[in-house]
Amino acid sequence: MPVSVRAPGFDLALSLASGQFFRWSRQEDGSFAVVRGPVLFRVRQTGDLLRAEGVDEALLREFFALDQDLRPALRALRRDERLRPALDACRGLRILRQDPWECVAAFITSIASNIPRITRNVADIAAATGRPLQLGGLKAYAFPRPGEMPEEAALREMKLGFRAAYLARAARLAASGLLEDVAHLPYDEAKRALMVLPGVAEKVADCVLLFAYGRLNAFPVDTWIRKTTLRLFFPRRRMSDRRLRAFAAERWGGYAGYAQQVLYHWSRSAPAPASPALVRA
DNA sequence: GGCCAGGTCCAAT
DNA sequence: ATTGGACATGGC
Repeated sequence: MPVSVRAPGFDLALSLASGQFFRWSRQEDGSFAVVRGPVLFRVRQTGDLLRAEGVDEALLREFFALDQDLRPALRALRRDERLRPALDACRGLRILRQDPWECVAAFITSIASNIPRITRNVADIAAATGRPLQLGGLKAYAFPRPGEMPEEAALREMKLGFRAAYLARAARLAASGLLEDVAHLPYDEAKRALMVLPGVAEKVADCVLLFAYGRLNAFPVDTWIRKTTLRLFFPRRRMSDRRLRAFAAERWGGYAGYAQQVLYHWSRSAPAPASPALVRA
């Protein structure tokens, strides 16, 4: 049965395409096919209305975090003039709430990779091991649970490269309920708990806390954020990732993660600043 | 063809 | 605590 949910100020396409989530595809009719855990659904946005089939209203609200009021975050972040261009470029962006294990797996896969390749790797793993899902004419595969993951050798055949060993070992550890505990822990402890997993250090742990557990304070520092944040706030200076995270926490507090995501998307979509060579010419 | 990609791990300062 | 190199693969 189709469900309709009001989602004022939400941009579905932007939120899906902003690099936080890899299990979606745009259909010819303009709707989006989404796989979230064991659920394949179709969703489209018309104005403030979200219409979906294959999913109940509760999961739709949960996944798109529709019950989370972002206005306090946006109000606070907009006071930062240097963040405004990025915020303006990302109106309607929401941080999704992914399945924790899939998010861990996707961001282990993301190490020194890129979005098209991550998307392909994750789809390959699902197609090789996951249960088939169907919705009308739509077909997809669920991503395997930790206990169902392929062995390292199989992951290597899927071109996961050196990430294969991390992922296979992380799956074994995650099979024992570690990820359920994380939900109840305060940020620092939750992060330490995640970092027990091979392939999960500061950056991946922050991605998981932000994109799966809704911790809007988590500030993942990747190469793009490093470059963009330094350019905006500390031109001609170098800084460790640790200090960068401390800076973000102090400047943006509990909303640093939202700032991170708009900076990430904005820096990748905006034209790069002219290089010195071009300026000279 | 070398450099870099939503890094992590390990060893050596 | 910080730093350098190895680690697979692919795109430009």
